[in-house]
Amino acid sequence: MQFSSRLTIAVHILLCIETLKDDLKVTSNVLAGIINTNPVIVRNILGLLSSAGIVEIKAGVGGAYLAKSPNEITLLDIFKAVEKEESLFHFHENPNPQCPVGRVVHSVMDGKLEKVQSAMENEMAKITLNQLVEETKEKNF
Amino acid sequence: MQFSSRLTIAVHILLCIETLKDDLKVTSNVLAGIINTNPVIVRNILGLLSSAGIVEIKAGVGGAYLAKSPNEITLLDIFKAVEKEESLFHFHENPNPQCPVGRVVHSVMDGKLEKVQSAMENEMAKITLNQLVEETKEKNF
DNA sequence: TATAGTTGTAACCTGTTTAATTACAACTAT
DNA sequence: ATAGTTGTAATTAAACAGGTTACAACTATA
Repeated sequence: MQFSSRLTIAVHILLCIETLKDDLKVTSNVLAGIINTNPVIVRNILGLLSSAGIVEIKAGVGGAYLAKSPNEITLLDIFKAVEKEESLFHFHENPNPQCPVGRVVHSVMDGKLEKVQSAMENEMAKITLNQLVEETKEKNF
Repeated sequence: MQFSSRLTIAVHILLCIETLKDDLKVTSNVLAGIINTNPVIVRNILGLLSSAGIVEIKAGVGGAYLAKSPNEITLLDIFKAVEKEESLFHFHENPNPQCPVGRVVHSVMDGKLEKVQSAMENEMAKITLNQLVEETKEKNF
C-alpha cells in the first residue's frame, strides 16, 4: 500500500504557483508540462486544493493562486485535501462475537491506531509550504 | 487510500494464538471462522508472519504458535510483515528538470516524507503484542 | 503403513482505485 | 466575438484487495 502521488503532485503544484507567479500565468497546461502529466489530472488536484481553501482558481481566464500565505499552509492541510479517507487503517468487518478476542479486538485496536495516525499527522502539521519554498530556493542557489 | 485489513487481521490472529493456545489447536480453519474470512486469507497472512519470524507453523499436523515472547513483538513488526512497501509515499515520476522546482522537488520532499513515516513507525514500535493481550483480557473482565 | 487433517500455493474472479486520455460545455478578459 | 481556460463526464488500462476453489505435499497417529 502506498499513498497516491496526488500528495507529491499537489506539493509540486503549490511550489510552482508560488515560485513562478511573477513570471507567467500558472495554468493547468503549464503545470501539466512541468509535472509531466495530463492537464486533467492537474485540474482535478487543483479542484481538491480549491475546495480545501488552499488555492483560488480563475474560471474562464485561467490561472491558480494561493488563497493563503505559504506559512499558513501545512503539509497536513495538503494531505487532507487530496486524501479523503478519514481513517488510515481499514478494519476487517464482522469478527465473531462469540470469541473473547473477536468481541473486543476492535475497541482494543482503535485507540492504538488513532495514536499512530495522530503521530503521522502531527509531523505533517509541522511542515509548512513556506519551508518547502525556502528549501527549493536554497537548492537552486 | 487506506492500509489493507491485513494489519488488523494479523493482530487478530496473533491475539487468538496467544489467547486460545491452551484450549485448542489454532489452525487456519479455526482462525477463519473467528475472523470471519477465508482460510486461504488466513494462511497467506500467517505465511507473511512466519517469514518475518513472528510465528511458527506446523506443516502437516497444523497449528500456529508464536515464535517469540509477546513483549518482543511490536505493532511495527506486524505492520512490516504484512505491508511490504518500503516507502509510504509514491512520488510522481519524471518532473521536468528544466523547471527550477521540478529539479529539486524530489530532494526537498524526500527528507520530509521520511520524517513523517518515521513518526508513524516510532509510534507503532511502542505498542507490543503483550499490551494488546493484556487489554483484551481486561475488557473480558 | 494408510489415513485424516492440515498447510502452501496456484488460478481465477469481482470490485475498487489510480492515472491517463479524449471530448466538450461553460466561463471570462480582451 | 473570440481565444484560452476550467470543470467534468466517459473511457481505458493497470494494479491491488479480498474472496473462492482446487489440489499437491506434509505429518502425527491409529
